[in-house]
Amino acid sequence: MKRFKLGSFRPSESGVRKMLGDLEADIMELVWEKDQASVREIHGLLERDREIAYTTVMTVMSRLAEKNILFQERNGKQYLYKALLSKEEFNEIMFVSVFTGFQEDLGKQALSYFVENISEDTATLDELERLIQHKRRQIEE
Amino acid sequence: MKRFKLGSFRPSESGVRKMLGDLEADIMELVWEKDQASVREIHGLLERDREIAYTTVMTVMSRLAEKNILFQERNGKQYLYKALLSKEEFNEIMFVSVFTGFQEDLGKQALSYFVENISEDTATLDELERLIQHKRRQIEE
DNA sequence: AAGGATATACTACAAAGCATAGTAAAACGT
DNA sequence: ACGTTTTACTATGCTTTGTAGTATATCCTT
Repeated sequence: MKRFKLGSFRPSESGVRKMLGDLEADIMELVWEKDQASVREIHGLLERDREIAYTTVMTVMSRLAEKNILFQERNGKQYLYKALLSKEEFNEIMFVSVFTGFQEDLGKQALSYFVENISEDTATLDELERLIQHKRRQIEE
Repeated sequence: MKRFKLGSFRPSESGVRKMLGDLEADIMELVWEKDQASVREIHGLLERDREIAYTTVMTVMSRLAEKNILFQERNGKQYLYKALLSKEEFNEIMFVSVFTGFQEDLGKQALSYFVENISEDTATLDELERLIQHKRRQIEE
């Protein structure tokens, strides 16, 4: 299976920024919002906030395509870029990949760190238990 | 509070290697094993497996000290290096830092990814529920 | 106190990843 | 065929990590 390439990881950044550079992440957020986009569109949106060269955006978008995070679809003269994974799928893959590493290394301890550090309110714990019950039923089948 | 500095992160690597380079991680593992160590000692241990210059080990160990992951204690002519955090503490901080990011971004979804992707056996779920009960009692107090 | 051994400090360089952008070439509409 | 838009290619700078050489400091022994 063709997997997308991941370089360095920034643990404390939130979401996608854990795995992508800042500009890369900005671009991905916009592409996910719009579902598909040309370089010109993304450049237009980014330029509202800051000065940035068209070619910079283009270079980064091609790199995202090289990494199999975006893919290009010819649309006349230009390319349309689409995300290979939805934002949710991307997040889940990140999550699983990170957590698996922890589990290998920490075993049960990973569970305990998790419970220890999720929020302090009962609602979260309720939700967690609900999910566990659901998972149990799933296993039984 | 003085926090240790973290650079790039490699999500799929296991354990400490998520946050440290390979040589850095090798060195940390050894320091944790021995509780404290001089450059000479670590160099000796590393040299069993591969050729590596004394000064290379030294440079990396000073860098770990700059990042506040190790600290130096003068011991006559040489330094003794100790870890500021135990391996367990280090792991927990990594874990928390990673998951906080996920939670901010994913909210409830993070919980569901978590439950979905922990192992398939009931024992793990039991353990998880046990931890939740424990946490509940803790909150009540 | 001098000499030699050993440790550290400082400096350097290469590779990788990312942000940045200029210039050249291709594609398209009219 | 021309001009505009888009992409391709190339380049630079910064940061992190691994690597190690050279210079300086420190200490023990005699």
